[in-house]
Amino acid sequence: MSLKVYNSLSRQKEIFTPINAPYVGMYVCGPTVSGESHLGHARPFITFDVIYRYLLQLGYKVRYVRNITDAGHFEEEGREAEDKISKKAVLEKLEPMELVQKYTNLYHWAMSRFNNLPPSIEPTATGHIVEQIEMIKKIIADGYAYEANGSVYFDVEKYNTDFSKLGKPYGMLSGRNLEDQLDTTRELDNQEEKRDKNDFALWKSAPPEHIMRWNSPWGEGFPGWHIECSAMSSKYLGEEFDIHGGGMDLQFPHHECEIAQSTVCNHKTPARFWLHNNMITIQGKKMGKSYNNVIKLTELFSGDSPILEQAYSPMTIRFFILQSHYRGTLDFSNEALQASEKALKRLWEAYEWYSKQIFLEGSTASDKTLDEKVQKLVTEFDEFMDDDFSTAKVLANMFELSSFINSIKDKHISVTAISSATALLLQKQLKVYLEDVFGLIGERSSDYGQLDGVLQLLISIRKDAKSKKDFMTSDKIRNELVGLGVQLKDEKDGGTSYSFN
RNA sequence: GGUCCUGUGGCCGAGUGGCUAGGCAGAGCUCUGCAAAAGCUUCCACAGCGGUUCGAAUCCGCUCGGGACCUCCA
Repeated sequence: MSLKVYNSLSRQKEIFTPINAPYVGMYVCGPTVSGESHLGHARPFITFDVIYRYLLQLGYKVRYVRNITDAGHFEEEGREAEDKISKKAVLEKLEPMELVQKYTNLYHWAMSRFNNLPPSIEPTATGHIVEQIEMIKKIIADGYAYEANGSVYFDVEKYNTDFSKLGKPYGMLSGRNLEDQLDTTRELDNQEEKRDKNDFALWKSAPPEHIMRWNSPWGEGFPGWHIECSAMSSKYLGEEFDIHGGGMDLQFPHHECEIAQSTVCNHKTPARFWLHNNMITIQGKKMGKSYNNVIKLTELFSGDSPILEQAYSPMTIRFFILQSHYRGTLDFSNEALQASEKALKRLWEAYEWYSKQIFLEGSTASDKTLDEKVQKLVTEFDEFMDDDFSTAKVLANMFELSSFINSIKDKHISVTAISSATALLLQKQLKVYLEDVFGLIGERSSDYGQLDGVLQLLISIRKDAKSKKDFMTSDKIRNELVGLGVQLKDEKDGGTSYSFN
């Protein structure tokens, strides 16, 4: 059994083999901290967190690098060479770095609520200006970039001509060729600095009002959009590393430019496997700033948005994302999120109950067929994950298993129907997958211990009332707790359990 | 205009040519003082039209619809 992943570069599933097993280098494009993260941003970070966790689970020693873009990009290239971050800073009367800090903190807060593991290294663009300048110098020295009025541009045409001969044309990742680009572009203003429309900026001269600026051999300015990822990935992962991830919308031009820059500097395509997650849509349209249809994560968690019928917890969103395959689009709707919320609750309750059961070793299965079925469902977890991280299929199996678990709980199926070995395997694999690989956690308030005491007291009072057939009192306790978000359930064994809605 | 993806039941979503994922919602039953939850059963499907095949949701073609990238974008 071996892991297969879909490589955007080859457009097919390939067996994943690290360059230097057991070490794996993975780079994922992180956020631009010029604003709040929204639901769309959550997808790559959750997707690649699960990929990271799965690689760790397989025993790889992974260095996971995810950058923070805090140097800003151009608002609209060629027209207004303005830094997004410094522009907003002026509007909000904040220091650029204060703004960057604010949104970085918010981003980290959201990541931890999603229970995403922190990356091994989280480099910032502003912390690597020197490396970026060095890289640009090298590209100029090799003849693939030129200076114009204090800015530096990458010569795409020359790169394409030279590297096409080596089988590495510009556009190899996104599957487009330069001729098509030339034929179909519309006119842009103020392009005179560039020799060719396809050229992209490596270094941009800073206009006087620009706050974020650094000294360089070409004058004061700031780095272009693509160079930071090339500089930081090669610094921390080497000239050639295993996995490069990001959203599909970064494939062109961002990742294409990264490939060009790194290939010139290191004579190697930087990453072997390029993984791209698809977009989250809303009413069929991509969620994105330009469409004005984003739902910020803070809104999602609080329910504070006209689009939202209620708040959705981070785990509901995580589960929602895991229920689809990462390369397909995923459509947001209240209905879909509510379905995920209920589904997760059901799954989690079955899991928690089963994980508390104690199985004696050495017992055999009284129902061989059922035993085999359970075993099959559990062993398929690995097969599905190995098939390009098919989390949705694993979850489907888990739901079948939770029906089985609930049947044992309700005593429709005997505990001894399956062997203790199978039961222990199920118990172990549920934990491994739900908690370690999928990164799901139970959602409990911090003062849970105290609350539990109070609830047990109420349950006990209600039990007394019930035994005296005082249903007025017992129903009052149960109904008012529902109003507070606590659901009491009278179990078959005479006990009473509760869950938070 | 160029490049590419996609169209699955009321909704969300898996689907490697043959054995109809799964979730939510709906219906019935069981359990229950009543609930809630759970279990069992059940309804509802592969955009349309051709073709290949013994057999197609899955492959091919056309038509219609939706979307992405080509500009900052996860």
